[in-house]
Amino acid sequence: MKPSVVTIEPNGHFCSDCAVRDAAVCSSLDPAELREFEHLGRRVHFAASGTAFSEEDITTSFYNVLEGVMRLHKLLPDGRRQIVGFALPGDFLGMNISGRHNFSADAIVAVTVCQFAKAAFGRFIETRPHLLRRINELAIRELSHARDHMVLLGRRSADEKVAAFLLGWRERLSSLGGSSDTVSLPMSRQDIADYLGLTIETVSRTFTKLERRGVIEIIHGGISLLDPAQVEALAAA
Amino acid sequence: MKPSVVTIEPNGHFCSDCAVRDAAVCSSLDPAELREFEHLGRRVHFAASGTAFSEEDITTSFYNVLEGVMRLHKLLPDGRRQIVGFALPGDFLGMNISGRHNFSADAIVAVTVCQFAKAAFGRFIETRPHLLRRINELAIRELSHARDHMVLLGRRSADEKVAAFLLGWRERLSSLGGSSDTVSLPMSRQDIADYLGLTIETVSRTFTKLERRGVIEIIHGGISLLDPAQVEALAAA
DNA sequence: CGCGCCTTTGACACGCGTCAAAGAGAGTGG
DNA sequence: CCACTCTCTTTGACGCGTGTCAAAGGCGCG
Repeated sequence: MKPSVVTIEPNGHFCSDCAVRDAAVCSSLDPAELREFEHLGRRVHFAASGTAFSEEDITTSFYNVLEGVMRLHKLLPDGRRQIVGFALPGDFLGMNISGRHNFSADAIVAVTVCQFAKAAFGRFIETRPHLLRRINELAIRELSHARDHMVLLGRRSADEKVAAFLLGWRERLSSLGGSSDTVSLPMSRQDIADYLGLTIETVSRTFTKLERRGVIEIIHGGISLLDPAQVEALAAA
Repeated sequence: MKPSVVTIEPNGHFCSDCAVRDAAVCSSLDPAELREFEHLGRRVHFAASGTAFSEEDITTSFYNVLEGVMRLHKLLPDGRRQIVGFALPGDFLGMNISGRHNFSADAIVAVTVCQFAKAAFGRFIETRPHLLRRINELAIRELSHARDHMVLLGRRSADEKVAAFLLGWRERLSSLGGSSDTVSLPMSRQDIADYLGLTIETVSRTFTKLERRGVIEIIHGGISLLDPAQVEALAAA
């Protein structure tokens, strides 16, 4: 693990300018609350492959992803890794019961987050049930994704996993920017493998197989869906 | 799927008598609130293998499990099944974003639940942020379990899956009743297989293998951990 | 007793993991 | 600008773990 290269901006940022303002946890706040909320968070940058927190760390902050892509993962004692999710702008990290993050989070590309001290955030939320409701919504949505992913991990073949991943990732990207048949994949093959419960070789072979069939095209930094309908058929719902 | 055999008790139950009162979502309510809450829920019984709801159903109720064991699962179009969890007394079901349950729930043994109409429950919670906080806690705990289970499904061998399952199930039972090295398994081998992302044959063979090694003993309706330390070693953390 | 369902056991097959090596870019220094 | 290295990806050969298919228990229930 590389040392986390972190830059903390002095200040001077406003929630009203924030790119994820309407998507993130803060969408539940009214303008007056936003001005107060502004003082709680500070922007923090992580360089690519920097670590925001590790699974055994005590939780001292919450994070709102503003920009970039993060990898959320857990390790077994012998080093086997499972990526439990990718975090994109608008995602909120740090909720837990145990007082520890139960997964590690690091930057796949350069990442900007809005960081909140746990205590101050806790105090703020105390009197804002609508913010709590918003956080609850995000948690429940995550839970639903987690259950979908369990089905993928437990019951799908390698081909289905890869096809479902490509569609799911395209879906997430399109909910951020414009939708497109060109899907950018900022994560490595190893990351994809660890997300899908496969080996890197199987992921690579499956990509190649799909390309040979003319279903996708492997391009630099991603893939292009030449035949989206076929990919959906392969994903088996 | 068998028809859901359901019995609804006329009334006459009180939260103050409730077995899960301190463990469930209602632990956040004070005595006065409990008396009001009492009128919102009604006890419903499901016979073994009865269905409480299916994944495509519109959510009209929330459920608080009072007694018994439920199986929460999702199906792929071709019939492959993944069990995403087992619900025990104290578990709260029905939270979702989409307006639909995204998994099915049915009774493994006779089950009693406390059922709440969605609208009435929503109104009640509106003015009780502490209840919302409690629900949020339960959701976050579920999410943490879901992520642990992803690691199991994606990265563990059959032996490790079975060993981890036995320990995890014992853990859950012991948090309800007294802890013991005798672990009751009310679910079928098929259920265990669908929970662990294995086939019934592999589960059966793994049980037999563990028994031959003297690590467990297969008894009627469960297993006995003869050598818990060995099981923990097999589970690989 | 006999029927039906669940579990166990066995033989075999195959998908995916493992091991190994070659290819392909990106960054660095001469 | 090219050679060199490092890392990531791709490809190939092979083997194993787990799935598949089939049949024989085992147990409850009518």
